[in-house]
Amino acid sequence: MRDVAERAAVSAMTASRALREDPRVLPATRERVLAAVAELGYRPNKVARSLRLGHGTGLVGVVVTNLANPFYSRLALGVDSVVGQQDLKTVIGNTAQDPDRERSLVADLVARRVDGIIAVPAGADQRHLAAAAAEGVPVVLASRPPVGFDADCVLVDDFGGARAGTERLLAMGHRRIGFLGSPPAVYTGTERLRGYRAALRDADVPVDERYVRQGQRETAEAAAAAGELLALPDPPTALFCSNNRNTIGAFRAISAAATDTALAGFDDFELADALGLPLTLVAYDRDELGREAARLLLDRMRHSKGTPAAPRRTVVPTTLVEYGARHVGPGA
Amino acid sequence: MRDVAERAAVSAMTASRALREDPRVLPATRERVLAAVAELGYRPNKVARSLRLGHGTGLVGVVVTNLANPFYSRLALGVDSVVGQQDLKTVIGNTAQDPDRERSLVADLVARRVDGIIAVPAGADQRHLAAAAAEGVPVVLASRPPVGFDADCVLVDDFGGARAGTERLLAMGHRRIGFLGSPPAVYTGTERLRGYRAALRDADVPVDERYVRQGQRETAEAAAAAGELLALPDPPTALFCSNNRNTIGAFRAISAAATDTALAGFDDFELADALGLPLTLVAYDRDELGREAARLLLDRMRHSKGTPAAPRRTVVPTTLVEYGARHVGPGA
DNA sequence: CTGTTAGCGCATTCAG
DNA sequence: CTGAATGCGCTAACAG
Repeated sequence: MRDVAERAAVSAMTASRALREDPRVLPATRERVLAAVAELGYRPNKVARSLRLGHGTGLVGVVVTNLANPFYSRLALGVDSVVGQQDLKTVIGNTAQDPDRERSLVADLVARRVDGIIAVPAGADQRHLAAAAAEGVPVVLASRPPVGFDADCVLVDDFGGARAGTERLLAMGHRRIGFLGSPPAVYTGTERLRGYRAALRDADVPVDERYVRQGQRETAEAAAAAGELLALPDPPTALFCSNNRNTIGAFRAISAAATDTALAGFDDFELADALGLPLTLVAYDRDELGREAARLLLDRMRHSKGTPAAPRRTVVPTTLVEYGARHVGPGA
Repeated sequence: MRDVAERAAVSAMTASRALREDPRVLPATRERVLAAVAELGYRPNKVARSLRLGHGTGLVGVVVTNLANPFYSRLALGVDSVVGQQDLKTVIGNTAQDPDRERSLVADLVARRVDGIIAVPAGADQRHLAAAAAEGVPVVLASRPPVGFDADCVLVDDFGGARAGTERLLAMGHRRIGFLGSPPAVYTGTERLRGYRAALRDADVPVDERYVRQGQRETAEAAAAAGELLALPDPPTALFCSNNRNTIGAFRAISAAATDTALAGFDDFELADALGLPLTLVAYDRDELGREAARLLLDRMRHSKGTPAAPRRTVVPTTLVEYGARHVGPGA
């Protein structure tokens, strides 16, 4: 920058001000500086800038468990679309479900002095997030509520959506309805299980615990679990799945077993209409989840000085989507 | 950090060294420092560190056009999995196909002094990347070759894969084969079109230009374009698509038209086996693309001092995958 | 093995 | 309106 200042025949200070559009700089002076910048190809060093400012690296950290899952990539995109408008960049950290990795990722983001963190914590232990928040880094949780500390969060209506999806199966006349879900430690999964149970209870249908399978993360595991349910002596006539991984796995099991088991699940997904099976899905706006999380974060960042406002919690609503057996065209 | 040093009764310098595992520090001293760190909850400020070092923010920038496309999220994941092992973090920038956004994103990454950039440039103008490389930031291109400057890159065998896919349709006896692809400015799309043309030429089948439709980015556009081809007086009996967006769009058009048009395309995708249609896909290891790009980048970062090595180019091979009409189970 | 000096590039403070 | 001094937090380079 000194080179620029010299070339423009001003002090480094004036050059700095000119670049930050400080109104106190004479237009003519600014022009000279800008010209020098262009000629020398100078670029301000944002690292030095943030060090000096003591805050504001212009980065927002997003911590997710699996970016390959469209759910998380859309979340990240939603965040980026909002913070990008404030000239903030998104740093994405993928934990691959590893709590240690999540912990170190968050620690690293704090050490980098990111302006804020949006996280989808994998497990129940959120002390690392609590620590980050305690150090003054705004934290927003997405799709999971904070446990053990205060933070803004944006949730999906897991309970209501799952109940509505299960009610749909009940309305179709099913009484033996299975449940396939994520490991119990996953908040959304257990919340959706609660919704499933509530629907059955309200319909006076007893829950047969043999029909409840938690713990499947990927489609292969889900297909295996679904296959086991279908192989029971009195198999369920319908399945409700807590996420798209389980729904797709269940679809494969049902296809393989050649039964006409009814299927419903949480999360819409591409080509759901093309599977040649009637399918009820609990849908919601995935991008909106990220956008809302980003909005909460920006708000928190703006008011970081002064009395911290009470933590806010928003809930994204769900809708039921029905796909027909042959919605897209003729079968084989 | 001064507080830590004081608490441990050493100088700031020694504290710094202790934290960086400098072997010259007495174990007992290190213990004292570590204890002080724990008690004070101190975290080293990585911003200051990178400023001092003058390089090495520990960040790798990944610039993609659309993170919602599994292709790009997998690429990013592949990159992250490799650079993560070197304690580097991944900054993801989404350009949403906007050249201006891409330009400013790259400029920003350079201003942030990222250690390297992996980019999938959207258009043919790569001057911003050339500028970054010229400023000493290692740049690796993924799935597109550099134009107008030298850089490492990792490509997919676009030409060979498309030719093989088209040959498969020819081998099935088709002679009227349509082509659906991305806008001409997209390198992969035109390369795959070349492969398609080569296959037809080698089989002495003239290319009917009415059958060639470029310009579809999303499935809806692709479905419309495919629908137009199928509505021709002498419609193609088979379609080759240059990417998964076009393949899925074509699938929808074929389903809607209830024809038995054969379908082949570049890019494997989830549920491709469940569409109830025979389908030939040109597959390749998407994660590997990112991993290899990361490897090239790490290599380049390591040898950034000294004579720059000649640019390297690796090509990821493709394989043909066949999905049957009713692979997963019974139809409607 | 440990401490002192100096400076990375920028922006706030206070003088001109 | 512009300039000079000072320090953000950290670490190479040189003492001791």
